[in-house]
Amino acid sequence: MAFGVDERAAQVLRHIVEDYVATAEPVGSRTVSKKMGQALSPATIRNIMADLEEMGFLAQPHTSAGRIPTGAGFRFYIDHLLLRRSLVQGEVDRLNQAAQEGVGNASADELVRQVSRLLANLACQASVVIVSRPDEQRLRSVSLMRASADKILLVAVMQSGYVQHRLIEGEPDVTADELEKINAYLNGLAEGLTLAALRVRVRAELRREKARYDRVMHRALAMGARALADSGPGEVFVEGRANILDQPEFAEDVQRLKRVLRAFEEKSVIFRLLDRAMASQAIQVSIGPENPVEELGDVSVVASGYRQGPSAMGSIGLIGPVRMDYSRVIPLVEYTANLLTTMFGQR
Amino acid sequence: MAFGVDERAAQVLRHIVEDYVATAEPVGSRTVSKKMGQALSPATIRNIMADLEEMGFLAQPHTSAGRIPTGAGFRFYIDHLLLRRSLVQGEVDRLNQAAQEGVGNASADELVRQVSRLLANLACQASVVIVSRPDEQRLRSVSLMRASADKILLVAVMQSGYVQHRLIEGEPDVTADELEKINAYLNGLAEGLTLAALRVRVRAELRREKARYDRVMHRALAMGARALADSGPGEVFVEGRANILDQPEFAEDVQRLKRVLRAFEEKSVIFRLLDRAMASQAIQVSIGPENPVEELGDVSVVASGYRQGPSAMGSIGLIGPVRMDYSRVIPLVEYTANLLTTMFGQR
DNA sequence: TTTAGCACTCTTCCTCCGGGAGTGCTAAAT
DNA sequence: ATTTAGCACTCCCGGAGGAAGAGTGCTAAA
Repeated sequence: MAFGVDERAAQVLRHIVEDYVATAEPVGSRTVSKKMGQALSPATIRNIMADLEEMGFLAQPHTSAGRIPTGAGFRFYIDHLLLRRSLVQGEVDRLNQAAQEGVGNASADELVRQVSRLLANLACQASVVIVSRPDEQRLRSVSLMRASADKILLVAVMQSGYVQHRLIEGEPDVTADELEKINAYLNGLAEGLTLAALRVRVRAELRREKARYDRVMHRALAMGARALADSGPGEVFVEGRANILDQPEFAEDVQRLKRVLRAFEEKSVIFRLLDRAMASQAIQVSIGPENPVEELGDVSVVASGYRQGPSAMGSIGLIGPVRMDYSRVIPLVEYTANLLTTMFGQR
Repeated sequence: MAFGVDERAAQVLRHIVEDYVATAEPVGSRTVSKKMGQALSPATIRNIMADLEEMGFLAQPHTSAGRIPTGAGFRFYIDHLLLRRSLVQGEVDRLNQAAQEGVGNASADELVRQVSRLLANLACQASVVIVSRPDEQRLRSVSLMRASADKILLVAVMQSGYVQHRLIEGEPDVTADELEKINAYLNGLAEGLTLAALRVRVRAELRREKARYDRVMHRALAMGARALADSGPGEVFVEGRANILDQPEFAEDVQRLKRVLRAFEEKSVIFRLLDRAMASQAIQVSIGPENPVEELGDVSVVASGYRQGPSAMGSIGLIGPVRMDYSRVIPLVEYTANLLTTMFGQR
């Protein structure tokens, strides 16, 4: 066992974490002793607890209350002690079903949000999703459409089913006919490329076309280049906020509830966390005090990326109070992310 | 003054409402007497208050606390006593600016949500928006795009700038070329019609085309008819939930906070309320207990429709605890809705 | 009809106190 | 050298009791 935590201490820590997760109350030495089958007396447990506290894994709300795990305590538990609870079949079924429904008749966005909502309810936490900037995704088709007298809308459908819009300003005098031609031309270029690759491609073509003079093509490329220039900052969806309201720790402590709810609004920080999970393609757990900003000090984020084939599509996860049942939540998030990856594989 | 409420009683009610809105505390006779310039003694005020309570406009949390307005009290205040506070220039400026920015470089959706977010912050309430089913909106252009091996995406851009997707299943063997032709044909039909009208038009064409045999056209129409058949249930966006967290009435009463937050999740009920505001094209105020479901018993919704030219586009408003400053909030919502209408008029 | 006066009601905020939970320490037991 | 029993101590929690304050309703006088 790492960090000078011997096996016995680790088991004590495990029981404290699990009891605290279940009850939201500080855990005393007597309780732990019982849970461990009386193999050790409360007094011994107390000694171990004192050690664990010294190492920073436990804290006491006040003298003569039990101990509660600190952020570091949860971290150690997750990294070294977690026994993954296997998912209940019913949960798996419901997730699969939601995904099947979604894949049939919804856009990629809808599919993801539907699954996310269900995940939130199953885990009794809020759920959180990001969709990656589509720069990395492969295109299925593109279309330029007249949006107003002087604006054109570029619609790009990714192979994942994700749909992306970009508004191009100041193109008053392109005719419908020309738009059609441009569409055909762009589609020829685009299919199978990523948006980023298309951007490069379009720029190259643009240079080449400068020589021969073809007004329409030049237009097409210039517009394309413009539309592809910027990529949005990405969005965060939070679903199922209400799921956390019944946690017992909020019954008296309004302040904490407010802090957690405010944390849900920290979209840009949440985005960074999920983005990291997406990049690593492994499940990521950020525990309260580990988070980069103070505002998220009371919440944990458990997230995992999902892909289409080899390319990252986004990240899905849960956000809620630090005291969450990681043994249940981590497999759940993992399964859900894999499910999305499977679903997108079928597209 | 209606309902047997004489002028004096009305003024008393007004002061009670306003004081309660400002302080979140029950209001006593002494306070009212002072506010009214000592014209009436506290004892007299007490008599009037007893009358108002009998009429159902006031309530006492317990004997010997002051009075607080009931739902009916707020209703009477809004209908008969409200002195609209004129907007602060700074607020107007910020709204205008947000709208100008949005109209320039964002889709209709984005524009509306941006304005909504700002509205929420200005009012210190949560804001809420719906976008109407686009059936009633006029089309600018449509495009069919290949979305996957056996699916096609219909993208419709409305004259408002609002973009609508419909997924059509089971069209594996339409070629890119055919799609282009179909696009051209549909666009010819569609421009300037509403989706509903297009639906009718397409069905008519479909009957006519049955006679002469043109495979592509028939395809186009069949697909069009299918895509247009259903119209989604409409969406509700809630922004700025965190704005209400600091209301003093929540400092001790967690239950009430939870109820209000849960109310924010009652999307379908909120939708109905906003839809009503959209239909009536006048500002609508729904006060707590008036609401159709118990879950919204603690919140008020203030909403107003916005249009593009003559056709309803959606509805925007605020949702928050019943105790809100209607004299400020109502003009604010009204202004915002008009602003959106103006913005969409420029499209 | 209004108002001053007054008794009454309730909440709120102290403080005090006992019970209980849990600890840390020490000394004995293994 | 560990483990454990015993014990004193600390701190939270809940209830009791009481004083202060706010506000009311009623009555009788202006």
